[in-house]
Amino acid sequence: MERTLIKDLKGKIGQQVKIHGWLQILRDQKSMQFLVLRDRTGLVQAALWKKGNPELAEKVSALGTESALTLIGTVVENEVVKLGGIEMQLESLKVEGNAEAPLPFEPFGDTLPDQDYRLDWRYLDLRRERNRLIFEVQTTLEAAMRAYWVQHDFIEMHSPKMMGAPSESGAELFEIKYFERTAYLAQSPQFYKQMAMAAGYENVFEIGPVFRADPSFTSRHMTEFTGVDTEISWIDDHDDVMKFMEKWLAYSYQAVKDKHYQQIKDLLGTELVVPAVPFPRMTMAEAYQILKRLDYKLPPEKKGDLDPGAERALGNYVKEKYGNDFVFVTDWPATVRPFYHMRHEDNPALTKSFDLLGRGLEITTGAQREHRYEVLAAQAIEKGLTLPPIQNYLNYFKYGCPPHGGFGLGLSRLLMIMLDLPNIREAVYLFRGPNRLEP
RNA sequence: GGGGGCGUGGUGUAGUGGUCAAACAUGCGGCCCUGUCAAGGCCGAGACCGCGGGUUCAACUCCCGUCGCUCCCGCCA
Repeated sequence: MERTLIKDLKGKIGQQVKIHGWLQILRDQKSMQFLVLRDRTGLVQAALWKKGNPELAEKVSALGTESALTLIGTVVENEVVKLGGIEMQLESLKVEGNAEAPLPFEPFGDTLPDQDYRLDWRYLDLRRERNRLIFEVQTTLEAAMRAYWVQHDFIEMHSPKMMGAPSESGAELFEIKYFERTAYLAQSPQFYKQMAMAAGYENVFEIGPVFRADPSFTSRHMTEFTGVDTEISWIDDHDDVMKFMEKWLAYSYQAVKDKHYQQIKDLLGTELVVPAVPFPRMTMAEAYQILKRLDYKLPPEKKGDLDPGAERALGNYVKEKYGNDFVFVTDWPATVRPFYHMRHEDNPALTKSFDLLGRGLEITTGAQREHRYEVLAAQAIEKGLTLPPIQNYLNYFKYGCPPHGGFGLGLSRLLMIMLDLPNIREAVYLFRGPNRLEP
């Protein structure tokens, strides 16, 4: 017999069906038993008169909640049943996996175990409907991003995650044993996607793992996360990158809204709004003026940078003033940006760079890159780097590299702000942090 | 790396010097109930209050140390 999904049972009144799922509730009474089975599409009640099948009733009595079951029975209409007005008359049962769940499940959401405990039992916590939804949304989101890139003739890259030499700063790299040498886990595909520019691929993207050996203990950091990266050739300046990015994001939001709007509202309590394009933009100088007006006190040592409180304040300001969850902050001082960000011709103290804040959280850094070998090398030296470790990278720009720029976005951070999740651990399948490598 | 908070049955909490050989909810086990539906009723098992030391006549409760978790800052996506 073929499997029927619970959402399709309404169309099978009077028929015998087979369903698979997890036992959410068992109500074992004197003469009757009621099982509530959950599959990925919903809940249904199955009923059994014990007298009619004592052997089956005994099997049912032995079940623990969250057992994995296959049920066979006849679907009947029954107005009395609060769960959809239908139920299944249980005829046979196959126990695929008996369980005694160490976690309370929905609808006991108000006594949810704490986060760390749920991470230990992640594979059970993920059974909760709202958690499944998060990854359905992620799937739709990534598919939409890819669709947009593909429509615009981007090439998908998969760059190596093991590197022979530390790039950029190097401080946040994980070292790994690589035969007789030391290798490093990639903390960004930055150099490789720029290499694709030198290779003439013009427009590329990559969705892949990124590793950061930062001992950060916050609700928005991970030591391994999924980076969403794009690089675009023949741009005039960083605004071209921003123009691409906002359309690409709005398109992806729209795809999520089309498919999951109601469920996101019902299960997560979040009203998904597709951001209006273009996103508000402000230069760092303008951001500082706004912060001053808002009376936000930025610590003096930040010198041209923002701190998380300032980002939240700007996010709120833009939301109120423009009704947008997103804002580009542009033209960051060279002192707080990496050496490969291009500087403004008329003001070399400022870079042609941007951050994208979503609901006051930094989710993206982007820039036009410096593609002129001599200038790039000079900027590296100015930042205190020595050239030999980055010579391979620098060489990309010796043989005719087009002007280009791009951005890197944290997938889980985007999901976090899109769904208004309180912690990035909710937005990632398996969390990796300084103190967590399991499960 | 710096700072704050927390650590009590399986889970979530209450208790903040003696009345706590620890309470409540939920889960679990048993019994009762011919249709339940966040079922209900009765009974029961389950924590020496993270660990070590100290103060005190007396510590779950105060102090010190330690471990764990968590949040914020730094760093970033």
